[in-house]
Amino acid sequence: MPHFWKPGTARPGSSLDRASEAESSFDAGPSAARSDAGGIAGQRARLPIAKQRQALLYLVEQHPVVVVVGQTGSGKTTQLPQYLLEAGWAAGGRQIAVTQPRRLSAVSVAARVAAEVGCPLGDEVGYTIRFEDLSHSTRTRIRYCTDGMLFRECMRDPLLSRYSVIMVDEAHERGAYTDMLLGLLKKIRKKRPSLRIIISSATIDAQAFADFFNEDLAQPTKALADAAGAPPQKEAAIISLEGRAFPVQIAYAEKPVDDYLVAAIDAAWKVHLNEPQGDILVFLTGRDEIDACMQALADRQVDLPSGSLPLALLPLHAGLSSEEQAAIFEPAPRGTRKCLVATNIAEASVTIDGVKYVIDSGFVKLRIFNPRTGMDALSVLPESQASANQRAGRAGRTAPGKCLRLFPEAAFDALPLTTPPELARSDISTQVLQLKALGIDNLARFAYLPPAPPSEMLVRALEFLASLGALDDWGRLTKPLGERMAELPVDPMLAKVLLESLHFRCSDEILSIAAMTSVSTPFIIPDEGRSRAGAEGELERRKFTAEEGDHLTLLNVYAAFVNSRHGKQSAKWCGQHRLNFKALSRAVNIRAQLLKYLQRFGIDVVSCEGDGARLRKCIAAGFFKNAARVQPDGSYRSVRENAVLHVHPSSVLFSRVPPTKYVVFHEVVETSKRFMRDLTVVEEDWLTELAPHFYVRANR
DNA sequence: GAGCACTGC
Repeated sequence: MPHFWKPGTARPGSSLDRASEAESSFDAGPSAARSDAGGIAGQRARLPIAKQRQALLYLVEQHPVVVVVGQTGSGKTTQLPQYLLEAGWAAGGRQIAVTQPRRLSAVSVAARVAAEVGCPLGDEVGYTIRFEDLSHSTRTRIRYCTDGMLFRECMRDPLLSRYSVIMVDEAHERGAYTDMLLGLLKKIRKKRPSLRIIISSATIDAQAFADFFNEDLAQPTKALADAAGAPPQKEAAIISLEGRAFPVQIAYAEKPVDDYLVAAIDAAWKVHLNEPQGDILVFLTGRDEIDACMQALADRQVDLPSGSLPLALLPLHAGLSSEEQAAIFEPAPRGTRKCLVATNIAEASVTIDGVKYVIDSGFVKLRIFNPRTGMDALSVLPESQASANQRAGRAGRTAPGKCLRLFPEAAFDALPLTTPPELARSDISTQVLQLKALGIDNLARFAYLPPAPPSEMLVRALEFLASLGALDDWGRLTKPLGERMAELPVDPMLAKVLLESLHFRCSDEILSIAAMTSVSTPFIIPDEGRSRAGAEGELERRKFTAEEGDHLTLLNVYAAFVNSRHGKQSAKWCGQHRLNFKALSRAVNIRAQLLKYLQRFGIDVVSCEGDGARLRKCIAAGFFKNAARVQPDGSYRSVRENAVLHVHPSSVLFSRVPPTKYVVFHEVVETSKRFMRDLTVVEEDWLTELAPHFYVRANR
């Protein structure tokens, strides 16, 4: 039986060996195979963290910035902060902060380290995330937090003065908050030379992070050190740690595939039939593809060759219920092989042990700015080399593994090295507003990690924020509107709606709507698409439908949920009405938080008493940018950019003729068509009345 | 008539 992979050639840390004679049963014909250790480059000496303890502490002592390259399992996140603690870096009331890009990792890592240190969680070791602060203001020495939380902390304490060391973990993911935090840290460091900054990164970006801080650290001190004949001491240092990764053999398709979904199905099936035991992980881009792939594999199992085990097929994406998520981590039922079909969630957010085979479509769905519509949209794009290596590494967590890439090797070499950072690829209005609130006036000169946001995006964000009234003609934050908008933990358009609810006298309802649009859809979409369960869900949804659109429908859902609340009964009530209990509970939480902000701003909670027009006008006051006009054929055109748009099938306005010609919407999703999500019917006059500058300028 | 990568405040 031919194999995808040339067996027995993989070595940890080896260079990329070619094994051109490898055969393949993959459709595209024989594939070129090569081995590497799951994308782990081996150009530096790598040692386990415990053996490098002294070196790490020495580097932190000597260098204001240390970049730590450590694979999964190297212990950087859990061990390094403890070494710093033991070495006295948190003495004298100072704290060590460790940022994480996700809430879940902040909590779970903090819990683990607290157990290792031997203290109750929230005492010497604690965490701070939105809605949850398990830390003590004086006793906590190591604080794990989300990067967004630490960024917010800069608004209250611009020098982050309570921290002696700040470790920015998973910086290679290049989230917007991570990048902005690093830019701020570069500034803070100049005013607080004693502050130590540790950045944890993947191999490929380590030098870029070091260079970023070296730009202004190095020159003067380096010249001095050179003149004195001493080695430069002040530059950012890089250190690599040994991880616990196993080698992963990589195979490629010989030719480009016509359809990566079909190719993924074939590849998964052939792995199952031909390869020894070990779980399979397939990377696709979205829920639809996952469902299609699982269906196709289930169909093939109908005539499973004798002697082959059945496949236990499991989906993995963010929209799963808690029970479905738990199933992912269970070992495969006896006598079956587990096959996970996942989105990018399995690349960084969720790790599953036991995977031995990875099938990588080579594509990813990314939020990216579309100049045609003037807004962000989700689009399917080729992944980066860094992504491909990370995905391959998922096969080598517990044993040597294999990865099949559904594209030719030459195509891999043509992929971008890394995924563009969030700040450089998307609308940056929110970030611009927050940086302005931190007193950063010249945003073109902010220290962005390269690649910086394109200047057109900066201009666009500034213009838009001015049209919302958050910035004045000189680009300064307005008082109090702009300041308050920056403070609210929602995007600027929604922040404007919340603050305008004072004038429209509808803050009670707007708070609920804002909370609901901040969580994922409350309506449960069953896996079986258009099955009976789907039809039932549709019937349930209609009970909440408001003629005026999705925002008022969401308000109906929220109100019904709150009225239904009798302790544990509300979960049952959600089940009966096919609503997502977790999403609604989160909305209750968010509403309470937003309410506190409004109260602090002196905005009373006032109900519109059923006056829907007032509510819709208030929504339009923030979302006027996202306005569209209906066309005779039932499609829409955006008012400002004149781009073709369609009503999303999840909208209550889908297949419905709106009573007026205009709608505003929350966001765009680009799949088979360009869809608007979360729509509200508005009057044409409102747009020019509420946003005269924005629309007058556009129509001329 | 047809469907929402992933975070985060």
